[in-house]
Amino acid sequence: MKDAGKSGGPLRAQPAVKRSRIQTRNRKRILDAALEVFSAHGFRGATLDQIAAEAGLSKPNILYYFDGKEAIHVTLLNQLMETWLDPLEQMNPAGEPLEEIIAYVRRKLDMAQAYPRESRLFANEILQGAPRMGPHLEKRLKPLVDEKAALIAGWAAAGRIAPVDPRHLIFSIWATTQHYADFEAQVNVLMPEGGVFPGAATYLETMFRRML
Amino acid sequence: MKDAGKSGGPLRAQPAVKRSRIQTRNRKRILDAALEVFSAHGFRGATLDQIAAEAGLSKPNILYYFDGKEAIHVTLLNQLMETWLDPLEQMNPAGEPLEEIIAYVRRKLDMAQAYPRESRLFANEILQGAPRMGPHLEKRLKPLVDEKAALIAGWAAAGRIAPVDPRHLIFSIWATTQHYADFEAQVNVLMPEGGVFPGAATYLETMFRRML
DNA sequence: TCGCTTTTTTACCAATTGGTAAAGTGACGA
DNA sequence: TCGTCACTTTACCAATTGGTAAAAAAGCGA
Repeated sequence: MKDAGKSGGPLRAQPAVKRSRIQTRNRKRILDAALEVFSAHGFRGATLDQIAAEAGLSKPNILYYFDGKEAIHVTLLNQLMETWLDPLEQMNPAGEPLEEIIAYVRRKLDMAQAYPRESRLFANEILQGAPRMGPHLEKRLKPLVDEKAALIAGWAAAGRIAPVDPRHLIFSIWATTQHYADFEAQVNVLMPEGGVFPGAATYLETMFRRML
Repeated sequence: MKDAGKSGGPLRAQPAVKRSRIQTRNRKRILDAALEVFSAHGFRGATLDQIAAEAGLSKPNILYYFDGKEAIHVTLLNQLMETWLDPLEQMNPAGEPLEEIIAYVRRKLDMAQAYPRESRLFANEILQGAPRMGPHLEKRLKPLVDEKAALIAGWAAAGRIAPVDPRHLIFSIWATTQHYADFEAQVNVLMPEGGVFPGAATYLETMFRRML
């Protein structure tokens, strides 16, 4: 549909426009507030008033910095995609296969712990059919997954890890690690009080080690 | 807060009121339409107009059958909880441990395939902090999980399966199976066209067998 | 300090949305 | 045939929500 991007490529993270100190600060405030609200209520569930209150700015002031609710959401998603891809990108073809995969699991779990809001923002978007991220998934995520899946398949073919379907392996890593962020409300009910992440780290490392 | 339940216990699935044929039919239509809409857009993202259109009824007519938007949502969630718990309840203490767990994975994956909307409805609710399900989780889910966690812990202590934290094991089963329903939009982008479920079934069975 | 630009506020909208009142329609037993 | 009760529609609201116009207030370089 409408791409609305003027020029400079549809996937640019930040346009090359110079921003004043105030703009930098307020855009950051808005994006942080929006992350809080969108991740907790989803796109339609979030209101500009909530974001404005959270950011400590008036609603029209927010619309002075962003073209609209959707623009804020898209900006967040674009920024997030890079952060999200990073742990997988770091998987090193020259490394020891099993350790590379375990380290990836570890990084993913650390991200779920450090950035639960980002994880939930992402989950909300995908859950609802990725209406604002479809192209992004195709252009950024898919090539990376294809690359790393081939890498893992190579490792398996060489007998350096047990045979696995690399894509399902990746899915299971995503699912198990992000679960602790996305389903936090449920986890908190079911796990005796206290940090679940140490236990999760031990469990997941054991699980993937035994499997591979 | 307000329970709004008159009598008969707060967790009754269907009140003992007799319903006419028309009521039975239209309530079913509404709930099915609501499942479609809520699972795709979340609670706030869904509108009564959408549900009405999907159900082929007028908005006021829908409000003749249900007390409001929230009542429809709560009804769905309550019904769903039973269906959702069922596969875990079937885990048999007298069975062969490994096979019982694998069979549970299998049932869970089958449910993700057969009822993706239900899975997404549930995921939406938990993602947003389970605002309408907290008590339900405490009263229905937690006792069951406690029971089955103890069962699995017993199996592990007896050396009949490899040692594992039973709760994290359960989380990983939920996460990996539901992933195929909840993140369907992403999975579809990343997996070569065609049914992913057969491959998922093979992968997950291998994974949990190797681990235990 | 002046004058210009950037930022913020105030006062509004129009559309959407959950919900209601009340009139209308239809089925069915007496 | 009529009355009654279950169901459905029509016509509305009041509140919320994304967004705008324009005036007011800061900043800020010269």
